[in-house]
Amino acid sequence: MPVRVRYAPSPTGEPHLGNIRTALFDWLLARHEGGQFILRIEDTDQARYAEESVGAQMEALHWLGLDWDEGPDIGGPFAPYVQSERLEIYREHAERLIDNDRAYRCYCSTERLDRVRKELQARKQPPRYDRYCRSLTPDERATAEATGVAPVVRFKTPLDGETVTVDALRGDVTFQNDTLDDFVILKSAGFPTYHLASIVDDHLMEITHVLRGDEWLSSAPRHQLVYEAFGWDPPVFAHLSRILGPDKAKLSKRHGAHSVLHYREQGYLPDALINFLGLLGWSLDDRTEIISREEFVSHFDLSRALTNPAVFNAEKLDWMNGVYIRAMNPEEFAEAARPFLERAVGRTVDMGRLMPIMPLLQERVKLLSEIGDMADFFFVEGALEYTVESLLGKKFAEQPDAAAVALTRVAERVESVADWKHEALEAAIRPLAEELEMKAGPLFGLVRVAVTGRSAAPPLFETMAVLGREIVVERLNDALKRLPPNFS
RNA sequence: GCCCCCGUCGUCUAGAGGCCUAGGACGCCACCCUUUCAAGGUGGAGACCGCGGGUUCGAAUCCCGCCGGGGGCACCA
Repeated sequence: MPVRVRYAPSPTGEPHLGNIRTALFDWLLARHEGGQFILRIEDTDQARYAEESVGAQMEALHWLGLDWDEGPDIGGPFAPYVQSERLEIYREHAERLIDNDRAYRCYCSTERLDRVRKELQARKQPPRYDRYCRSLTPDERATAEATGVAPVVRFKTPLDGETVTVDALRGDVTFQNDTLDDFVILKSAGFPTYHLASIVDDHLMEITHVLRGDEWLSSAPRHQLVYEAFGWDPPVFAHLSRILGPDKAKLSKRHGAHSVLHYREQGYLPDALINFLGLLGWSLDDRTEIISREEFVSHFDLSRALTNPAVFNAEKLDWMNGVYIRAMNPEEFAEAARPFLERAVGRTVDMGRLMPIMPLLQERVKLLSEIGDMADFFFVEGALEYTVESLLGKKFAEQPDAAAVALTRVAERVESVADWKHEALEAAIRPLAEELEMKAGPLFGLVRVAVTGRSAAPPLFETMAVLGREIVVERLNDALKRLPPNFS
């Protein structure tokens, strides 16, 4: 039997790291086993449905290269893959459970339900349904029907005994049935709850492995019971650990629970994010940190997944992204970087202008979004923005005259360099330091600010070589003009 | 209140009785390289394996108890 794994997001919000990590594990398992990866939309909550969410989910998967074999957009042998289009199926199955005396209609109002729960809580009892409608007499049922209230369908949970669920990572987990209540499987509006829809779909779609967050572990016995009631074999369940924020609380917007599309905007590379997420709660061995998608696929093994929660380590993700950036070839990097640079300088930049500066930036950025700040001076027209203080730095702070002399002499040499290459520029300027009786560092620092507007930048002469003689001279002269007037 | 899960450096993790004086990675600190910033190299600090009992010649690894953290107890998934 082929392995079939599904990623079944509910379109209520953004595809954040936790969801996508589950999707990644789903995908890895399917690809490793040579099975199918299925995308299914669980939109059975009419109240929380968010229109743009389905598209965001698919875009996130696309961006990360997690391709699916069956899904709402491409169809498949078990279509439809959107639960709101399968209501009749759930209704029939709920009906079947009622006929088999494994479920019943419940007419209780939400007010009564709330009251019951509150009373139980006041008595320090677990808040749950009191099974009032489970034992309605035919007369009482007829009366309830006559009122016209739309009933829900509840599952008849065994009153005693225990239910053993099997978790692929934890082994048997046993629950006492008397801690479970009669949960709703079909809402009054005709929509199923997760407890019915996911079970019915997973069975009908021949899903073999269900990976989900461990917040589902406490619901596992319910699902086990539903499978048993239908006479079906349950799939393999694996409850994955949570991804936590730095404060060990649930990952929130404050520390990275953004949509993964947000990571794209920040300039993270899909391969880097895959690498990072794949190593959150899973490991290959005691030393592998950088691992390709292909290696993941060939080595992925569910049994090496961890059950303990993992804190999201943003610094490590950034480091890893830098590793991937440096591993790109120059063309790839330029293509990836261009949109970020264009956004920063506010106009289009052609590859011809871009390619020469790419090597200077590639080993200096961790995120593509840093490129704007780091390289905009290559494209800015007119005067740069910087202060005289930063231009003079520590070395020239007390002697602007010396800075003026240095800048003038550098400009002269720059004008006369025959072969406009960084080697020639260095050969022309480095000796100047000795002539001016100073070290090369401070001199270069002065020129660096004059030419780039900042004290930290790519190597000076390579930068000048790319900038071109005209701009370099212009910027040196501009720097000269900013120096305080010479009173001597 | 009840039920379930989890517990190795700050963080991600390796570890399935002796290979562990607990290994790797991020981050941090030095030093090297160096025109700045990065990158790279070398070294370092950092975990009494949550705590307490057992079992065993021997336990991070097995058992029990406790503590701490998290999750669930909806006509949400």
